[in-house]
Order: sequence, then C-alpha cells, then structure tokens
Amino acid sequence: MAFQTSHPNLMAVLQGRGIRATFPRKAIARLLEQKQGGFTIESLSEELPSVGRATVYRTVKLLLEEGVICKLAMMDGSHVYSVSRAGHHHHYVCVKCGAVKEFKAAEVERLLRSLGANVPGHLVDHRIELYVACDYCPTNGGKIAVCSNQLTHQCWGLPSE
Amino acid sequence: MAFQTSHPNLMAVLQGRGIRATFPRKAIARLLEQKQGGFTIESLSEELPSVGRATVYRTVKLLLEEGVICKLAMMDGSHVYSVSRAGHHHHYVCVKCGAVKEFKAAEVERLLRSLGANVPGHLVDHRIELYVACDYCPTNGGKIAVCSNQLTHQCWGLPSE
DNA sequence: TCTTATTTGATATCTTGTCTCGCTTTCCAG
DNA sequence: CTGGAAAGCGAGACAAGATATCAAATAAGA
Repeated sequence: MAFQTSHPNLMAVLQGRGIRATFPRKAIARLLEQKQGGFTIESLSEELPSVGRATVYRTVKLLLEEGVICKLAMMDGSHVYSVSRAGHHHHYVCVKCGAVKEFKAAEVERLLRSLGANVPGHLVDHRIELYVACDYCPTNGGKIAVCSNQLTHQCWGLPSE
Repeated sequence: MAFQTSHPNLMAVLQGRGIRATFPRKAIARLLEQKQGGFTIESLSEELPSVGRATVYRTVKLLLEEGVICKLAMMDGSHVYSVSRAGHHHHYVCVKCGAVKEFKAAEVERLLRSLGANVPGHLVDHRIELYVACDYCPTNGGKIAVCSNQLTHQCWGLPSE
C-alpha cells in the first residue's frame, strides 16, 4: 500500500489543456490544492461564495475529466470528491465525516485482472470504495460540511505537514 | 465463484416484517421475481402503469431495507437495481444494456479483510462494482429500458431456464 | 361486516446537476 | 500596450430523480 501527498498545480493542469486561467477557476484550484479530505460541491460553494454554483460544477467537471480529482459514491448514493494525488487508486471514506483517504494495493489490481478473465465481454472500469467509521471522528450525521480541514486531517491521523 | 438462481418470494419477505400485502406491492414483487437482469425505477414504472411512481419508489425502498434487492451505481452515477439471489456478493454491470450479474468470490472477501486491518477505525461497508461491455449486447446508449429480459438474459449467456 | 390504521396516487416539493443567455473577462495579434 | 473575438461568467430557468403531503381507498383483525 502506498500513499503520496504531492500537491499538484491544478490550474496548470487545466491550462495545459488550453483552458483559460480565470479568477473563479484559480480560486477553486487554490482551495482544492490545500484540501486534505474529501469535499462536496455544496461545501466548495459555501467556501467560495463569490463563485457561482454553475461555475463550481463546471470547474469540478473539468478537473474530473483531467483525472486530477475523483468522484466517489457514498453509501447513501450522494457524492464526495477528493483531489487525486497518486495514480490509479481506490478510497477509504469515513461515513461519519466524509473524510477521504486514497490507497493503492497491488492485490486489488491482481484481483481485478483475475475477475476480468471470467467476464463474458471485457472489463471497462470498476468502482471500489471502502466505507470506514473513523474512531477519531465525532459522529455528525455524515455531513462533511461540519468537518473542518483540521478534523478530516486528524480523522485519518495524517502528519500535520 | 458461485452463482445461485433461487427466486425468493418477495411479498412473503415483506409480510414477514408485518407489511400489508396490497395489490401494488404484490404486482411489483411478482414482476421482480421474474427479472433476470437489472432494472431501473423508470423501467419498473413503465411495466406497471397502474402503480403510482411514489409507490414504486416506496416498495423498492422497503425491499432494499430487507436486503432482497441491491442498488448499484452505474458509471454515470445513475442507479440500477437487481434482485439479490445469493447472500453477500458483488456485481458485474453491462455498461451497454444495464444487465446485472451477481458474483461471489472468496478472494474478494479475503482482500477486504486484509485491507480492513490497515484502517484507522473499522470497515463499515464496501462497494465493488465491475463495469463490463458485453460482447453480445447491442450498443443502445446504455438505456436498460431498450433491453428486454431476453436480451439481458442472452447478454450474459445464462442458461434459459 | 365494521372499524381503524395503513397504504395509495396525485401532486407539490426538494435535491442535484445542467442549460441558457446577456454581460464580462481573458489573452493574443497587431 | 491595446482592441476585439472567443471563452467564460453568474443568475436563474430547467430537468431528472427522489421524497413529502394529504385526502381517498383498502387490508385485515375484531
């Protein structure tokens, strides 16, 4: 299992695709580069009241298409996003506070290859999410908004860089 | 990997919980017991025009709570349901026609146990979905509604019981 | 059969996300 | 530096999926 915490320059990623560096996009990129845990569109929008909701959705979609953030499904079907710091990976998600932690495991890839061999057709993609109740998290109804960066940080016991 | 095709009596499951056997519920249960592949709320509602949408949602929710059907996320975030015939299992989903096939694999369970050991907290649940493009399926924009029972059946090459 | 609590369907509402459109901003050619 | 075409913006309309409301209908035990 390997963890990586490089902080990509999200705006640069978009510009590399010929996308203009506007004020709203830079604000979103800057904010996300600092995020430790997961985030929702809702929470992003609240943290950037000067940016329109539509623009938040549009920018998140662009970042998703570039593969620098991930969209994951919570147990209740709602979505949480997280900045993708490693290459291909999967996620632990705290069902209490919505914190997200990436993990990579060679066994998972091996397993997928073996499962794919039994399929009538071919494997196109997959979704693997592990839902965790973090002992350090206060129960707060699963609303990520209540969970500050410090909390999501602490939740997974990450080093406070 | 093991497959099971028992057809549970869905209405009986609900009655066991003290829920009344009304006409709409019996109609939904009867229909689902015959379903081979996945289904959407939309498709259910179309097949049972005499049953109100709200009742379809309500009954599906009851069945979900009883654990006799599964709700899975497609790649685009939309949802497909399938009647759960085995115990704990995961799913192959055809991204072309929405057909769903259950699978059980001891390796998956082993892997989950090992991953769970590395978690700061405890594993509450997980989600594993494999997206497959079935060679036998006509491309139809991913709309399950176009895919009759025969088609989903044939899609996975199941024996025609 | 009677009675009551449950369930239903129509419809309103809510949530999440996309689309539209007039105005603003970016950024490059000149 | 500009000037202007093209890209991007925000507000709000719209769409899809799902839940809540409530008067009327109905299941099921007395």
